Formats: sequence, C-alpha cells, structure tokens
Amino acid sequence: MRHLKDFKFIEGVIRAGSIRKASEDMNITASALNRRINRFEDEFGYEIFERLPRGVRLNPAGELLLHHIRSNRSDFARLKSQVADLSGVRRGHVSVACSQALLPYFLPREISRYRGEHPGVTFSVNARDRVAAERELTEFASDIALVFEPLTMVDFEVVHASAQPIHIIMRADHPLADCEEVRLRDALRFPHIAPSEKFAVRVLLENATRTLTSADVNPLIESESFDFMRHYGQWEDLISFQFPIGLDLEPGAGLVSRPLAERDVAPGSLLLGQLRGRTLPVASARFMRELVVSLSALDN
Amino acid sequence: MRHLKDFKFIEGVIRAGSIRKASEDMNITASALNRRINRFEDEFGYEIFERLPRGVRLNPAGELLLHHIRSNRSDFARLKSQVADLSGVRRGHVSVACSQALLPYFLPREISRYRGEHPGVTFSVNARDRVAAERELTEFASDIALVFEPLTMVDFEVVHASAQPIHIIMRADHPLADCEEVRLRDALRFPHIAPSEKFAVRVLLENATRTLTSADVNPLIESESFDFMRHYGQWEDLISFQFPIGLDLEPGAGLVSRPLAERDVAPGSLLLGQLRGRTLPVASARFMRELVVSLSALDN
DNA sequence: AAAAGCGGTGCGCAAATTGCACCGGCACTC
DNA sequence: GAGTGCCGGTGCAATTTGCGCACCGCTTTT
Repeated sequence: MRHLKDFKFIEGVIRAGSIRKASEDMNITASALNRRINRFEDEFGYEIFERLPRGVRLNPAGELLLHHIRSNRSDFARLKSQVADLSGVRRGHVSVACSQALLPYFLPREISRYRGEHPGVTFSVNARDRVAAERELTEFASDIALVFEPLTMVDFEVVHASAQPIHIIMRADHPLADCEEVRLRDALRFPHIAPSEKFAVRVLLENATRTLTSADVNPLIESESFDFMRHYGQWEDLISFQFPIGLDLEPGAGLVSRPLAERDVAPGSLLLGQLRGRTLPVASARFMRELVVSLSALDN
Repeated sequence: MRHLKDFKFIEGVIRAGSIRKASEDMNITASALNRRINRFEDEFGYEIFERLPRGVRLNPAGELLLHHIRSNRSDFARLKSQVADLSGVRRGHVSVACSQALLPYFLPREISRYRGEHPGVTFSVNARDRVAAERELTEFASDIALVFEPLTMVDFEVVHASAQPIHIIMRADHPLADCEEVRLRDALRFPHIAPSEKFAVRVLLENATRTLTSADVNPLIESESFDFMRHYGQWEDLISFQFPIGLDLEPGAGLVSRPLAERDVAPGSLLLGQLRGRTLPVASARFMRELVVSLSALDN
C-alpha cells in the first residue's frame, strides 16, 4: 500500500531509536531514509523527532502522529475487511488480549466455533496482564480485551461484565472436596499455591484476608502460570485458586474444584472490552457479539 | 501531503464522474491519472470504480473507500490542529451547519466571543436544512450541526437539546402585541406569513392545527427566508413565526415578539450535535462546549 | 587522541511517473 | 448506418523522483 510507506518508515525509526539502525532493519540506506523523514517533517510542517547525539526520539508532536498512524492503519484494515465482506466470503483478523485463565478452555472453544462458521477469519490470541491488555487496546495492537479486574479504565470500554467467584482446585480425595462451598479460612488452613500479586485472584484473596485475623495467604509455591499451578496439584497435595472459566467443565485427572464462599471472598469481574469509542473491524465486532452471548450464558 | 495524493485524485475522479474530466481539473494527463487509479485498485486488491461507457462510477467497495478517505482526512486535520495546539497558539478550523434562525444573532455572537479568545481559529458557517445538515456530518463536511427537529437521527449524536417555543413577530401596534402570551387561534385569525413545510416552525404549526377545527395555517406569503419574513412585517402588517433564538434580544424597528401558548403549540427542539462516535478536532470540541454553556443559559 | 555512532549533504545513476500519440468500444446524431 | 464525440486503456520516450555511495561535521565513548 503506497500511501502508508512513509508511516511504515517512521514507525521503523521509532522502533529502532535511530535512523541508521532503522535503515538496516528496513533494507534502505540511512541517507535515503533520512531524506524521507526530513521531507515528511517538511510537508507536515512540524518536526516529529528530537535529534539526539545517539539517535532520534519522538517529540510530543511525534507522539500524536504515532497515535494517528496506528489509528489510521487499523481503520484501513477495517476498511479492507468490510470490502472483503461485501465480496462474499467473510474474512478478516481478530486479535484478542486476554488473561491466562481464558487460554486453556474458554477461548479455544469460542474461537473454534466461530471459525467453524467463518473459516476465512484468522485470530491472534495473547495472554496479557490487565495493564498490558489495556495498553494494547490504546495502541491498536489488539481489538478485544478479556481480563479480570482491569486497573486503569480510562480507555477501556466495558462491553460485558461477568462475575467470577474464585474456585479452589484440589485432589478428589482432599478433605475439602466434599463441601459444596468452601470457607476461605478452611481453605487457607491447607497448604496452598497461589499466583503473584500481579493477578486478580491473588489481589482478591489478599483483600479478603485483610479483615481476617485468623488466616493468611501463605503460598508454598508462587507462580505466574495458572496452568502450572493447576497441574502441580496432581503431584503434591496442594490446593490452588482459579476462576471457574479457566477450568474444564468436567475436570479429569482426579482434580475437583469447589467455589469459595462469596461472603468470604468477593467474586472477580471478568470484563470484556475494547478501546473506548473505536469502531471495530467487522470480524472482531461479530466475534465480540458472540463472546457476549457465551459469557451471558455462563452467568445463568 | 504526499500520502494523501492518491486519495485526492480518487476524490477528483468521483467528483468529475470520469477520468478524463478529472484529469483536466487536476493538471494531469488522463493517461497518468488512469494509471494511478488502476495501480491503486491493484494494490488495494479490489476495483473501486465501475467502468461505464460514459465514465466511471463508484461501486460499493468504492463507497466504503470514499468514507474512509473522508474520515481519514478529517482525522489528519484534527492531528494537525492538535500539534499546532501544543506549539502554543490555538489554531484550527470549525465548520458549522445550522438552521437559518441561528445566523443573524446567536452564532455571530458566539463565534465572535470565541474568536476573541482564540483569534487563530477560523470558521465556516452554512445554513442547511435538517436533512442536509446530518448528511454533512456523515460526510465530514461539517463538524457541528445546530438544527431544529432533525429527521433521521441515526448518525446524529445529540450533545445538547434546548426547547424553543415558537414566537410570533408583529408590529408594536398590533392588537396582539399587548398579550403576554398568544393563543394559536388568535394568531391565525390575523393575516400571516409562514415558512414552507421544509421548516420545523411550519411543521409544528401544522401539527398544532391538525386538531384544531377553528383555525388553519393559511399564509398570505410563503418564504424560505426567515430574514425576509421578519422584515416584511415592517412593511405590511402581517405576523410571522419564528424561534426566539433567531430574534434579537431587544428588537428595534417597531417589531415585537410574543410567545405562542405552549398548550397550543409544542415547542421546537433545537438540537446541537455531531457525527455519532466521532472525535472532533480540538477547536471544534471546545467551541461546542461553549455552545452548550450558552444554550443552557438560554433555557433559564 | 582515537574510534565509533549519529544526522545530514552532494552527486551520479536507476527506477518510477508522466505526457503524448493512439487504439478499440460505446452512445448519440444526422 | 456511417459519422462523431467521449470514454478507458496502452506503448513509448521524456522527465522527474528516489536511491546508494562517499563523505562531512559533530558528539560521545574508549
């Protein structure tokens, strides 16, 4: 696409931090690239880079331009998918930034179902913590985010919220396995494994124990991988914590899950959202609609 | 701006309806222009023009592209005004599509006040009926619309609504001039002048008389210019109808205005709005905010 | 003091773009 | 129904544009 070439080069320079480095990345001479940048600044009417002794850096005007470039690129992608849409086959690309818990069961199921109806649509799915997910939205790197308890909500437009009570996962022969519902203090009496404070599960547990004098979150093992934690329970007899959407509906391998009592621990909010005010590409918008349906069904 | 050149040419072709005509308008040979168009379609991956024996016309894909071009151009203009903004002086351009009634007093006052604070900001102000105003918003030809009772509201995002009871304008010595408030049937008994059905005033009057058997709108003179109608009353003793925002606060020249009783005629809605979901340029957004303040003050 | 990186510039050459002349096709006219 | 006027499209030569190379002046690093 001819008219995006300058933008491409500008992005390259931003990424590389210097014109010379960028020129190597992009198969062009530094002099030619330099002239492109200068010519662009000239036509644009404002400088967009600060010239430093060791390279270049965006100035405030450049930051604004960068945002425009990203937004423009995403608009153009949407245009293309709309055009492809009216020529028959539904094509397009959907990019999702989500919490880990969605990776093993929920999203594979949803995406495969969607792709069953629209085989032309491709996906990129990446695990991101709540801060990174929102940043990806603002940078147009992801269309859709699905995360627990996002922190800074300024650019995050919530499309659907769904309450997720924390479950504990343990062996089927664990003493707590018989309870319908587990009290927090009972759970914490047993040796357990927990994620770091980066994750909503841990934050909710800490919040809950803050008022509790008799118990404390005291994990024998901390990990950033829910997958690891869940599977670890098969080897050593520890309990772990997770949102139910991350669990298989019929857990095999001798593991069972039970909800923590909601009067002990506030349920987490799983929020589905997009960049505030953005018009999503057709494919992403449709997929989002189906996610809303599925998430609503889960709540009942 | 280099990267908008193709778009410029495409718009030219759309406007002219044929490549050859467009080539004359834009100082380029038909062959070169033709090749640009073909190359663009090639890179874009889809044809955007139907080739007809007498020229070319946009196909559906081209319609989508055209919308993208317009939106893109307006985004770029906003970017520039943002950049200009952070370099000190507030610059930019605000375009307003509005009903006639706003032209004589309200908008001049508002705009001059705004330009007093921001002399770098330029304006374009055009009278448009309610249908045309909304179309201009969707085509990014206007940033802001200020109209009475717009019809199709799909793309019109209402920012402020303000009720405007219809007033009648007459000579100071008119028999009705003494009333605080005029009943509709009293007013219609006198010879009057009224706008055509294109205008909200007339529509509201017709709606009101539909249930009234004793009176009818029966103008001796119909006009599309409120300015004409108001001034005509100085020569022949006719009454005319208008929204109060179109009237000077202290009417000179022997004319007075009195409101029609609201129980007879529903007040008109003066709606301030923009294209749904669009992010306005800084200058337009700020001007809009000031309009909201002024309109709110009028309501009290 | 030397070396290494950086952005920027002059110049010759290659590639992309343009203008010109012209083709075939369709519609309207006499 | 032949003639005429536009239309989009194409081959080719002229021209403009953009590129790579060599090199400059500068600052930081070693």
